[in-house]
Amino acid sequence: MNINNTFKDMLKEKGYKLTTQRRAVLDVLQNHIGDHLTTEEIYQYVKLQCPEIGLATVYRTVQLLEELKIIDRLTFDDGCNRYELGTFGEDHHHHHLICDFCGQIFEVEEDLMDAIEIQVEKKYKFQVTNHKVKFYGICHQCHAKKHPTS
Amino acid sequence: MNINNTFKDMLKEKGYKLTTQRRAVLDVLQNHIGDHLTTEEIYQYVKLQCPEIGLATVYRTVQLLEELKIIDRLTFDDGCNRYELGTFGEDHHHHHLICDFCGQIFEVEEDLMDAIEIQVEKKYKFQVTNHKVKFYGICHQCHAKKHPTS
DNA sequence: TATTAAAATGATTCTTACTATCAATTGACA
DNA sequence: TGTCAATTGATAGTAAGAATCATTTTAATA
Ligand SMILES: [Mn+2]
Ligand SMILES: [Mn+2]
Ligand SMILES: [Zn+2]
Ligand SMILES: [Zn+2]
Repeated sequence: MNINNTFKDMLKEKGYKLTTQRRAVLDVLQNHIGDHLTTEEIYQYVKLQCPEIGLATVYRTVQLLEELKIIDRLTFDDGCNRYELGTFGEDHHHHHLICDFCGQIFEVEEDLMDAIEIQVEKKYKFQVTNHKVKFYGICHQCHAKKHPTS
Repeated sequence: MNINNTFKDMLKEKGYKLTTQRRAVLDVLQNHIGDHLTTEEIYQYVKLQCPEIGLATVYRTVQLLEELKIIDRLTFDDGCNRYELGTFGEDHHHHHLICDFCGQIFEVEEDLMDAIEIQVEKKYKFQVTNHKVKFYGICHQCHAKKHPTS
């Protein structure tokens, strides 16, 4: 399944149109896999290829891409939304580790939530379709700095 | 372990003072267990008992209580922070179910994250001290409305 | 290809959750 | 009770993001 081939179809299905601005924003996200970009950061990158684009359009496009489940919205409690390319069709989400000391963000490749979701669905009769999971703690580097000899 | 008895001690340990405003804000949170109050909502409630309090003080107090791990900060992506009384000492967190259709929030009493955290700690050498977990999906009521006969 | 209606854009203003500032007040300790 | 640092309330300021609207562009049709 390729995002680029179906992007126009996904838009058409909802009555939306494919514009150069929308392509340019999606391109930025595709060229920054592993990053967690703010809307302002996306705006700065997209202006390099599409200098006439307005910030409002980036805000609108990023909301559209989230609605289409092409990208995921994240928040690391710094007051602004961040975005990353979603897994697009796979029911596999990755999680984030947030170091309380250095603020670095690490990716957890594994999902590992299936068993929990089954328990939740059974007990609470709630059909889970998505989840957002953040782990807070101490990263390897920071732990080494605090305990140099261990 | 009682919050009220140790609140003053927890403050003193960090050089903070116990004020009537701080007590009043904590009282509001204690009297609204199960709710997820915004700072503005806390302000409205606390004014009933403490009419002279300023909004800025509520913002400051709520940050202080979070720093002391007495309350937890939540966000349901509506643009403002929400707070609830923490479990205070117990290593037991509850999660939240968010219905995509009616917007209702449900509480998951069980933590269920221990096994996952052990896997994460082992593979990523990241010492997990906290987590925030949200499940999105369809609640029981909304599912019944969409499938009346099943 | 030209026509056309609806959707999208960019510039701008507006909203609002939250922060910073500061003079006045209060709490903890001696 | 007196001292002084911490705290408060009023107010102004900040910034992410939403709303507005005249102009432009897209995609379907002829
Ligand atoms: Mn990520
Ligand atoms: Mn809760
Ligand atoms: Zn670290
Ligand atoms: Zn519902």
